[in-house]
Amino acid sequence: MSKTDKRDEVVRAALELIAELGFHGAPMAMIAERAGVGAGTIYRYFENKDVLIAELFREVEEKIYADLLEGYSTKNPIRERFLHLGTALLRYYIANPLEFRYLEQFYNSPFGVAHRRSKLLGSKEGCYFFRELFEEAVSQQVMKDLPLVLLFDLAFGPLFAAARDHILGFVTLDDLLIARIIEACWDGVKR
Amino acid sequence: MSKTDKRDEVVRAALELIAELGFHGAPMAMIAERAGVGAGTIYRYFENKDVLIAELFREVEEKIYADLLEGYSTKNPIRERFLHLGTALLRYYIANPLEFRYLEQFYNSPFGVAHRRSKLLGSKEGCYFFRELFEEAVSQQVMKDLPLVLLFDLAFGPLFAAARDHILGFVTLDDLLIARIIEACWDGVKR
DNA sequence: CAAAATAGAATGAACGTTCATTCCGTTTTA
DNA sequence: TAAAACGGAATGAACGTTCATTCTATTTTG
Repeated sequence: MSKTDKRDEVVRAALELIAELGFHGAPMAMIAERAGVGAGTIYRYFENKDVLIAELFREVEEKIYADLLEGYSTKNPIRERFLHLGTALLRYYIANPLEFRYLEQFYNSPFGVAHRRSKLLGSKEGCYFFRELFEEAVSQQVMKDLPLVLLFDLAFGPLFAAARDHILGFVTLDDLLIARIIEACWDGVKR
Repeated sequence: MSKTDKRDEVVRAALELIAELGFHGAPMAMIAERAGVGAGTIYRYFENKDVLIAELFREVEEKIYADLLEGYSTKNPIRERFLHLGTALLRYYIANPLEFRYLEQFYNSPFGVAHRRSKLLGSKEGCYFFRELFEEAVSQQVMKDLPLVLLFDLAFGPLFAAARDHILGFVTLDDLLIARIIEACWDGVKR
């Protein structure tokens, strides 16, 4: 097994176990076992558990952004762009439930709060295209004139909730329902 | 200090600490100290930590339902009832940030998932008035014809997200913004 | 003064992390 | 080229800490 293989195995195992059991339900020993690796080996690749958690988040976020931007063009009308991003995001979560559950764990932890804070208050690129789209929409009076944060809440709050309900089996989302949910999110933010 | 006083102190301390630090960040010894009580004393009132957590949830939920139903009448028009419940709920969260943060901790844990499952699949009264309102709204074609779960997501997803952002200091919600958020939630679910 | 309640020390399980040791592919030596 | 030496990757037992829970001596109550 090559060097990066082991690292990847650790990341995969951590994603699976933390998504299922939470940060505190997934001890390093368990992650090591699932990865087919000695407990100490993890520390060759990650300084400690916090670093592993943060790095895993970074990788997931990156994957998602790449997926969202496929076929996305700032030349399209605002509503169309919104529907594209929303649909792609919801579809991604449904197709990758482990990653969704991991993100939920992350956001609902001190890591996640700190991450959002640094994202709002300062630099951090990443989801620049969301900000870009929403700011343009507000300035063109296509979206409600509300603080950006609240527009995000209106747009993504339902999306997250619906993804969770699908993944937990409380509802089954097909293409039609997905489209209708994203339309409804649009109804919430549009002027 | 009377018997029930101690119990109440334990509940209060647990609410504060778990809201701030999470279930795992609030050890029983810390809760005992904050309550001004011996560690062992907690076990006179609660069989174990899980029971304390569940009981605390029950009490918070009960308080909220009581608050929401104040001035609520099923005789009012559907939209008005929706705005009443939504506004009252968001106001409650803002006025009681510790309880809100506690609920977040609870919902994002195995407890919360199990709780929702048993609520959807079976008996459990409690928020019957939400279900009642939404079912009536759908049957009268005032709300979108979507599964009840998704309507809840559309209505409360943004509400939760906005409450969180306010409490974390990412935005400051005044009466006007609260009204506009609830209106926007209505835009999301209305036909 | 008997019984219930309380406090906090004691307990044992579980955790993240460390580290002395082993393993193994590569390089050096003769 | 065969054998020896080397170095870094990998290991997992062991450590110190933290936690929920239990135990027990003491205090409070009626």
